[in-house]
Amino acid sequence: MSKVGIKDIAARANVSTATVSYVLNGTRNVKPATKERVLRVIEELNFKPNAIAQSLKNRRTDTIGVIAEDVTVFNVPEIIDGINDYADRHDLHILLTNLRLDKRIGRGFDRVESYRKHMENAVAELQGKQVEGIVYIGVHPRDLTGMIDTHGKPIVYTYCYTQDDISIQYDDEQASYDAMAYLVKQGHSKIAIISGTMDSLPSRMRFNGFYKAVTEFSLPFNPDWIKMGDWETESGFRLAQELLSLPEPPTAILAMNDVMAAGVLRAASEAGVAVPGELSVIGFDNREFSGYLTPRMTTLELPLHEMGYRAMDSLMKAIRGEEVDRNQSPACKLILRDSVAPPPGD
Amino acid sequence: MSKVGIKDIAARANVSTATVSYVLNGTRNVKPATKERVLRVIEELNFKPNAIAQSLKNRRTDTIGVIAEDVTVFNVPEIIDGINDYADRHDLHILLTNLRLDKRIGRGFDRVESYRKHMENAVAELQGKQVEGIVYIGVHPRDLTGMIDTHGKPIVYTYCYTQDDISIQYDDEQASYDAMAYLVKQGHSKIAIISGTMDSLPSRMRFNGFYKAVTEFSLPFNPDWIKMGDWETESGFRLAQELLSLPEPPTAILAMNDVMAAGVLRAASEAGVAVPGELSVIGFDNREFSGYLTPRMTTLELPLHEMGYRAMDSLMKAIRGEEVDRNQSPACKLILRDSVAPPPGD
DNA sequence: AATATATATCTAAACGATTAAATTATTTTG
DNA sequence: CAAAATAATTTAATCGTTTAGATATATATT
Repeated sequence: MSKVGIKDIAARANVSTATVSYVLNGTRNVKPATKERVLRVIEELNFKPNAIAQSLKNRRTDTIGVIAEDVTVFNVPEIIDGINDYADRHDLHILLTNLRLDKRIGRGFDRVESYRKHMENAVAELQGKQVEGIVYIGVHPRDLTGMIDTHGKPIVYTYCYTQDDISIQYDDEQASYDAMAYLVKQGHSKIAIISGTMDSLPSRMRFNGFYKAVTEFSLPFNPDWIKMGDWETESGFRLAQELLSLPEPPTAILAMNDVMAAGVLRAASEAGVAVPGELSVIGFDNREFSGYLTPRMTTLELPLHEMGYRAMDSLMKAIRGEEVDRNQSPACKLILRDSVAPPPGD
Repeated sequence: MSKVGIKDIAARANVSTATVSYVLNGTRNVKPATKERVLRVIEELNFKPNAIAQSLKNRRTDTIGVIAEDVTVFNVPEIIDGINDYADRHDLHILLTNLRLDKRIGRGFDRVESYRKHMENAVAELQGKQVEGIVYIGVHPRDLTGMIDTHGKPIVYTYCYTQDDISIQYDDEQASYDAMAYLVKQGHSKIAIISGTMDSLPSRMRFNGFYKAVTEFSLPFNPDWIKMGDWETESGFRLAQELLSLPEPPTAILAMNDVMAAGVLRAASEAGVAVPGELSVIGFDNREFSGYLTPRMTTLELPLHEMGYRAMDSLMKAIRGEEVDRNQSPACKLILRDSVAPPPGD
């Protein structure tokens, strides 16, 4: 089953390889009869042009490299789906590199060198494969801007902010502001927040959104209502307990992710505080489980598909040398479910 | 910034391209001094060999194609992670095709033709790109075996059973048998099952495992304890209500996925039936949320990473023409949490 | 020192397509 | 109907590597 090539077609159809190429690409006129004959032979031998050879000659691979820190992180597949959606519509191929960072080097920046090594290696491999550009999906680069040298190959970062490169990240600040505005509209004013770790930029930006709403709506600002969590469900549980046992407890809690919000729900349940009757809760991420919780949880949905899609769009523009909007921030969407109601006695 | 090639290196190092190639690949002896010189120039110009050209000459791309029906389906990323793990260790690249079937053609087989078209198209593209083999991730092929002609290109199916091809799917029957054995060991004998839709092969196999345990452990067989669900949480909720209001209710329920099991938990909670005190529940899939439910749910973890890894291993064997175990079934693992206890009064 | 042997390097032909430029076939035109 | 114009096809170089086989250079052997 030695592969059939353009030469075989040419021979069997009694034409030159050039002619075959012309019928394949329609780059020149070829007599209908000849075309017919060539096409028939192509069909007969089930000929598919060798894209590798084409790429070599055309110096275009129509392939873009995607580097993901870890594809098993909950929001990554949806971003990849967006990337794929774009790729599909534009006849592009995706060469996927999964750094598997979490599995390899643990969390945090204690192994920056290791991260850099893996990253540089991944970029080099993709360069070798002649990808036309790279989409990066992950959180690390935001604190390490300039660390990665792609040697002029266009790259778009997504799911993180960068200063000097093109990046697409949803609007954290606006999102938490929107959540706050919704709570205020429901009549709340005593609103607590449970943040993620403050070394995280999204955490700080979400806090900005919270604070912006506090000032803009002239809400009472009580330091006891500001709690710092660590993204894990236990911290949501524990901090909610603290909030609920305050002399003046809040009537609503905004948690910076659904995982912590789930902890809040459990704390409320154990304390006999009805959600949403006595306490409203809003999460962040619209994780699948948030719809299975009791009550079904109101939360912020991230525009993941759009991020992937836009990342590709920006990348292709950059490749073509067009001007690109460097820091796009598609909006999150508040998903209204059953964990928010007006405050008691409202 | 015109790409630097082996010719540039050769010129600048005063050697022929052949010599450069030899130092690059170590395929022939080259004088240490020359080698040194060439290497320095390579470093200087940051030369990376063009893998496309190499592939053309060597007739090897070291690339395998992965076709996923939908990367956003919960268990797919973990399989991809396994594939990637293998690829990493063996210096292979992954060309990812996401059919996005669910998004495009809806569920079910009402659009078989459309599925086939997409699939054939995907295979053709990958053929063109000269992948050395294909891993398929999805459920569709099992009922359509033989429908896809890869023209001799090795393919391994995963996450589904096939008859005529190499496939890797976890052992559904053994898994539900294991869950049953565990319940029996805890002292249960009145065990109900909530299945998925019965047009699904995994559903039927899980039922086989259940039934095998019933006979092997001589459990009472009560037709009322056999319920057919539709994989969705509402059906778990509703069927659990029916089970709990039976004159002789079961002391344990095995649900064929975590989503339905979550519904069972909710039904128990609403009916004031304590889990695990009065009712034990086991789910299937070890979805992330199953750890956030109250009580944390005992469930079966699927060997997804291993499936991906093994799929690659089998594929590479097939590519090399070695003998391959055609239908591997790695085992699921029972994750013990808090939703199972001995039956009341035991 | 002349020859044989081993080592290092180079020349040039691939790999499978595309595409200018050249050639050949066909049609138009006066 | 021959010349000119146009259309169809072919020739051969090219993309950036690898690699037989040829050649040059160094080392060993007598």
